[in-house]
Amino acid sequence: MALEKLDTETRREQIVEAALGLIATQGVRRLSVAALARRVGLVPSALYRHFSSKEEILDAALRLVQRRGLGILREVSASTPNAVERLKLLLMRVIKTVRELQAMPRIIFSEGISSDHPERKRQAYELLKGILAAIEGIVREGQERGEIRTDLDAKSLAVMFWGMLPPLVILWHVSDGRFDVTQQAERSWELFSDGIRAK
Amino acid sequence: MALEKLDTETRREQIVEAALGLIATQGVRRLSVAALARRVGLVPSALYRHFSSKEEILDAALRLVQRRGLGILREVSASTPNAVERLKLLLMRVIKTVRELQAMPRIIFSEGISSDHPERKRQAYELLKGILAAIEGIVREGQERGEIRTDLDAKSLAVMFWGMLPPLVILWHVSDGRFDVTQQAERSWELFSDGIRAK
Amino acid sequence: MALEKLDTETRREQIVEAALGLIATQGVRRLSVAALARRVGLVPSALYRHFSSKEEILDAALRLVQRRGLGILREVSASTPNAVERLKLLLMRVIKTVRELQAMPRIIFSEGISSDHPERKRQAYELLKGILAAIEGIVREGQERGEIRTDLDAKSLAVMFWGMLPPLVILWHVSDGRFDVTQQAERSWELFSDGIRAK
Amino acid sequence: MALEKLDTETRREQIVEAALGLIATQGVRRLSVAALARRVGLVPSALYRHFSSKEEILDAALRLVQRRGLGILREVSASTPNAVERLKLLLMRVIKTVRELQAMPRIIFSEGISSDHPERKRQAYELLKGILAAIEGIVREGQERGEIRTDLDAKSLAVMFWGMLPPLVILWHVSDGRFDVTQQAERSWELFSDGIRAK
DNA sequence: TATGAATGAGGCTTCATTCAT
DNA sequence: GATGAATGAAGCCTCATTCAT
Repeated sequence: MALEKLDTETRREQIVEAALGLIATQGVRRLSVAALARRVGLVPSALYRHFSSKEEILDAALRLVQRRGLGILREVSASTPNAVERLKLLLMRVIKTVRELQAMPRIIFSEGISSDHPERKRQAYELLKGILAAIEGIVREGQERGEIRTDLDAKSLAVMFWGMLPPLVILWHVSDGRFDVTQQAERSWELFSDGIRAK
Repeated sequence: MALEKLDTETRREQIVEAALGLIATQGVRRLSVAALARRVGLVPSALYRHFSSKEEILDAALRLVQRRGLGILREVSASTPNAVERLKLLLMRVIKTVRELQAMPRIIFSEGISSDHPERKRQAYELLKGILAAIEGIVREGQERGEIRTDLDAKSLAVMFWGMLPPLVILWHVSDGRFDVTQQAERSWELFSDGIRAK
Repeated sequence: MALEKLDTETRREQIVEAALGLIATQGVRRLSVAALARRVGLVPSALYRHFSSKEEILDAALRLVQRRGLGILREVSASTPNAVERLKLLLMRVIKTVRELQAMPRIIFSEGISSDHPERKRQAYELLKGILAAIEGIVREGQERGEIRTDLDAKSLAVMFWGMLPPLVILWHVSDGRFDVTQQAERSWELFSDGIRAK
Repeated sequence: MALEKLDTETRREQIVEAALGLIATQGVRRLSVAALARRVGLVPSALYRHFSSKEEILDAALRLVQRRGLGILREVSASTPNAVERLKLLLMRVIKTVRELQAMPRIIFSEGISSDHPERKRQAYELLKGILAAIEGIVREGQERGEIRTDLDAKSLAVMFWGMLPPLVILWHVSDGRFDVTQQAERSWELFSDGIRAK
């Protein structure tokens, strides 16, 4: 059919992208090699030229999510000196990416991924720890600069900040987009920032 | 083996119970008709006398989770007049049940559930709305009794309160229990209650 | 199609029998689950009710060959007191079973069997050793009864006797039956028996 | 990688050589076009410039084995005038080459060779007949020179002589080299030569 | 001459479900 | 009400082969 031959690097990207798309919209369970191939416009066996197994595709997908997440973090980190503002920026930026982020909880909660392969579960845990550490860094900086209360543990604050995200993603997911995530994010942020700002 | 012939009502309960158990411990993916039957001490085909499909079993399971969740809410509601204390109680009670509740995020994020059958997704959304409404009720009561700030929207506060749970469940799930959920819950609660308490 | 439902024991026998048939006529490589199923009149997946994998089927087939081989040995052992005659009987009896015996070298030389699974190779070796031991027993008896030269090692004689078989099987196999196995067997036997008979 | 472009004749030899090597060490089943290409330092599709199919490669390999076998025969024929000694030489020479010869039984018994293509089976039969004829020649010469009994059919003796080989190869193969082939060969030879030598 | 992407047939296996007993 | 055999769809993967470059 679409006999266009693309080089492996391009195909790998296409495939991983397609995988994330499928996971986000249909769930990991629907991520069959056949569906994936169809989406890329190839025949199933053709995927095996570019990845040695479905496993490997999932690995790559998880790594991509990881890279993108850390990319956002870095990008935001470089934006403004004010730590509190940076956190808000981060929150809003993430909200805007919910669609893609949906893949993450699905990968994490998906069985046949986390239960079958503790490897991947650990990988997800590492990713999460990395994210929390980055947030903690911002918080700590804010504390040093006198913008954030110092009587609160930076680590716990990081968890709390990150903790604003999952419920938003869930609500968005479960309501099929009917829930106004941005508004709720702003309200949550108000309460949170009020609570942590140094008086 | 278990030649005992039980009436359908009893069997249905057994089966749904077993389904929830399997989901909580192994994940939705592992919920095969075979595994389910084994757990109940029957043969796969026997389940079809009591349910017409696996789908129907999942439906029933979701409804049971629903009933139980609301049960907890009602129970807590009756415990103490102080709304803030009631919320804390609710939080801690839920934390203690994480193991059991794990079934919930798994069901919600599980594919073959949400995407295949919008029906079930809507059902999950209804459940969530019910929970949020109940929490909102407590919040509103607290506001009326002067225990909770009235300058904050009760609905948003409810979402925020509920929002403390998902991250805890995720951390617990992803860290394989290594993460100290209770401690983090207490810290989150401190910040949250500080923020909402009327001054 | 052939909706006849047979019990597992019957089916297992049918399947193993079919497997041996396929191996003998087409070779191990042609022993696909599909071909096997077709031959038994079932659908491929149906085989998995009776065996948990193709491996298991091959194991069972090998064991059957083993049982039959030892069966022949026992049967012959009980036939006549004269050891030399018993050997001749054994030889002729085996010749008559070449068709079935073809399965054996094929299983032994088949890769994907012997190389992939040293387990099965060892099993084949054990079988062979068992056969050689049984023949050795007959030889030794013949020596005690003064029918067979005692200046020759019983073990080596056993190997030599058994050694008459493989070439016959090969010739029969490779010539597609055009080679007169029985005649050659008789000539080989003449030379062999002449050589071992006590003078 | 191996960008070296060699002419077809050289490549054909390399490829056939590699095929025989793979068959001897891994078996016919492992003779995938991919493995073959890897061994030659090429890419699978490149093989198709030199052979039109895997079949053709196998054909060529079989022919090579044939040439080599007959080579050994010729070589031995030229060694000593005494026919009986020549046979012993032949036997021992072959034993020493078992490792290499393993390719032969594997090819002969391999499915996807004999059953798929009667062509190849016949080819193997021809090869065998050639070998038997050569041996028969030696035997006949020995009879003429008075070294070998003349009351035995030369053809049958040839088959018997050749018949010493398969069991040795089988035992060697199946025992993974643990069986002392040379010793058994010597014992078989003793019996055989004793039996045929003119008195 | 050699490469590397793509294909299509075929191979093993799992699983929800049906049906006769 | 329960069993156990059978089905069919679907899933992952391997491999010989073709074709454009």
